[in-house]
Amino acid sequence: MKRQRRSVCPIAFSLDLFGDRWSLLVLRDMVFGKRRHFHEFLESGEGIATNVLADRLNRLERAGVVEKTPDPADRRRRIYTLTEAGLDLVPVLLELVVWGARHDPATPVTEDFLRRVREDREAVVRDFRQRLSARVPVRPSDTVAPE
Amino acid sequence: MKRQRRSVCPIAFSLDLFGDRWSLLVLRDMVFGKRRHFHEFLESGEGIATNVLADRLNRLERAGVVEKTPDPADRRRRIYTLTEAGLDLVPVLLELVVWGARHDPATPVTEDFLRRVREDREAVVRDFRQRLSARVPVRPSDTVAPE
DNA sequence: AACGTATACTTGCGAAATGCAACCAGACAG
DNA sequence: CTGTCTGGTTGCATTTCGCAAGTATACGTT
Repeated sequence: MKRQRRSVCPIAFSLDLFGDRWSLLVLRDMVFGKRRHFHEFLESGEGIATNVLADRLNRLERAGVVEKTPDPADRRRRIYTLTEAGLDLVPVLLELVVWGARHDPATPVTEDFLRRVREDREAVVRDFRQRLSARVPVRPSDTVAPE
Repeated sequence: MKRQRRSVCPIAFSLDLFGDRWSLLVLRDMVFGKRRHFHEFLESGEGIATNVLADRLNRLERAGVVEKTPDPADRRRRIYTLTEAGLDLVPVLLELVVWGARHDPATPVTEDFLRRVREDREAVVRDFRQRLSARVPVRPSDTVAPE
């Protein structure tokens, strides 16, 4: 993936980094799925390839959106976490959820969640940020992603 | 661009449609640049290729995000406008602007605009929607008795 | 009516990105 | 020491992209 700046537009700047079919799904897994390990990202239902995943994680790390640290509990593993810049993507992801849910007739997103976002957007964003910076342990039941 | 549904996730649903480097730039041109013709999209600084542009416009039209109507003033032209589903993307685009502006040290986005978005987000969204739907698209009923 | 130009595409082709399977090295577990 | 887990890399076929050229229809000018 060759990606250099195409223009000074802030949207183009954003898309130059994560404007593809996979980057935001990996970030979604970190935000909503609370995944942190390579193999956990692979397990998301969409089936990303290992080489593409490795590439995206490196790219996001170089861009300062994701941080890679060794796992003290198992030296084979690395822990991928969001930086502050990564946490700033929560609103982007939320709007993608809102649009997708509204226009997908078969969405599993609950009306309740959408109402919360509509009525108290700031609180929802704050909530996700806090839960992530507090390093809440992985709870599979919280996942929005498939399987 | 082969794109079928990868999962039930609303984010994946969104990205299956416009998760690439060009779709959102075209939509940006419609929302912020008020462009409506094929050649206008080509003139945007990023330099999209004609075949890719044609493909994206068709894809967005089939998805019901964009509408293609003949231009009564020049029959070579078509006018591309946003549908309601397209207007629903304004919040997504705004968040991309916010993220891009915050993390691009050389952004041209004014602090004033960012403050408006922060402080009265709903109003900004409403504003763009209105300005766009005010540009009344061609409606057959309107052309019955031309001036 | 004839001619040049504008517009919205399509086509063809080399280059890049993706998807898939296989392979590999370092750690861990028994 | 052996087998397995983890996080990758490598190689290759397929798909998509980027670029240049070509085409069909419509317009504007003379």
